[in-house]
Amino acid sequence: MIQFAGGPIGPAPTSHEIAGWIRERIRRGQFVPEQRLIEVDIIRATGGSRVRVREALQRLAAEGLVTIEQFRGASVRSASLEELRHIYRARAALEGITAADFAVMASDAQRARLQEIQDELERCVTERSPERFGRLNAEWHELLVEGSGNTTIGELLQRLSVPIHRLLFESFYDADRLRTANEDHRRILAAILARDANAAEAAMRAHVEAGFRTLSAIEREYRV
Amino acid sequence: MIQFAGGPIGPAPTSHEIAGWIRERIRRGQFVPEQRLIEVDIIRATGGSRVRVREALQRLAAEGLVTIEQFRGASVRSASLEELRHIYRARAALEGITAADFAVMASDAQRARLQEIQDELERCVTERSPERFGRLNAEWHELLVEGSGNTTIGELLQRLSVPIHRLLFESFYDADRLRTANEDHRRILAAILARDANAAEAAMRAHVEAGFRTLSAIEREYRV
DNA sequence: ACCAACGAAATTGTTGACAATCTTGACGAC
DNA sequence: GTCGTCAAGATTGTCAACAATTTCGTTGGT
Repeated sequence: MIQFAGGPIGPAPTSHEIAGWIRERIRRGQFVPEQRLIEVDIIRATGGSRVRVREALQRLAAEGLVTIEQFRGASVRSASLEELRHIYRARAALEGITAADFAVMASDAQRARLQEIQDELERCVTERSPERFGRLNAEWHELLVEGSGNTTIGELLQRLSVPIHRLLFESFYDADRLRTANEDHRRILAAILARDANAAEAAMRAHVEAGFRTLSAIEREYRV
Repeated sequence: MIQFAGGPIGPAPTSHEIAGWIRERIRRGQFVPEQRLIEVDIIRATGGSRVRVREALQRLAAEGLVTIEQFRGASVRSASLEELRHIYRARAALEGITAADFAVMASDAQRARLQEIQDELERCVTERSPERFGRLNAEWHELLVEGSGNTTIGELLQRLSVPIHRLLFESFYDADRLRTANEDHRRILAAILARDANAAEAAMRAHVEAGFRTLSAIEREYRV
């Protein structure tokens, strides 16, 4: 019954659900950086009580997604290019070690599934469907975390993904980026199937760092 | 004026301050895992209003430090050995990359300061002062983050450090552990001063992983 | 046309009272 | 003695009203 898809959520949502609703809107760019999050609006949109909404905003503040100022309430935090760099550096470290752990620990079913998604991703490149590529790409990375078995790293990566989600999606509209990303994926997958943890980690790091370079190009474009 | 040292904090503390107060007590083991955090007690101890205390608990729940159950309120979350392993894996990745970045980016003053702390750490080993070693060790790792210039990773590491802080401190009472930890530090420092990022990262990873092995030994002892 | 002072509206922060639920201890049946 | 039942107390959840502050439009002067 919980639907964070954008529409209102069921009656009497918990603060957790409201936080999810807001988080999803920030991800999608429906709430843009610096935008103020008015309590009453969120109450009307979600059907939650004021206390719940305030709790939800506190949670998001703890996640670093919004800032709360005295008597000015919550607003979506904007990430500087410098902060994007920091996020990507952290992601490179965490996704790298995740790939290494997957190569060693994942089950055969998970390896097979990774290959499956990879095949679909290849199709997306030739068929030019960036939205589908974006969804599958997210699934690919999530499967990697699942196979590595480390839920703590999973939470950290999820948190780090929110501020960059929209820009990432944006970047998939560039056909070149899609192709190079897919080449990276192939290299990572090959290392994983060969159970070569070191190679998998190195390839994943290179992949994340390449992602940052295209992203910073897009971001620069936006700012001007 | 803000004093998280354990005593009550100034009048009308913000939810942020209250969260810090609770976090510090969890770090020190004054609030043990599974212990319930009664709102009234925290109100009395901190002087904060009920709303603030509830907000603080929400923040800590978002950080994963406490769990909140309907009509049962907040209690300190206990970390399983499995979760400790996950935390240390994440720390290995993040501290590793931090050491590498420090080797490349840190200022000369920061390098010199790192050497200074290292010298003091050496003295602690011969003089058998584990408390002082614990404090200096924390400072050493914080300086590393500072020199790497990545505040995002700094926040993640700080968050990851809370559940293990007490056990870590415990481990420094073992003279052997102190000696091996210091040998690790020397190796890391040498790589950093030589500006060898790869060597620094590898040495740091080995250091963190060695830390987990001694920690898991202590933890096993406790459980039995 | 521009600007500052002012005030109403909007928004957030705070408080207290009350409702819902859990916890504890006493009591009695077996 | 052990177990279940019940009630009183403790604790958390919710709500509505009010206070404090910011925001924004208006007015008057130059």
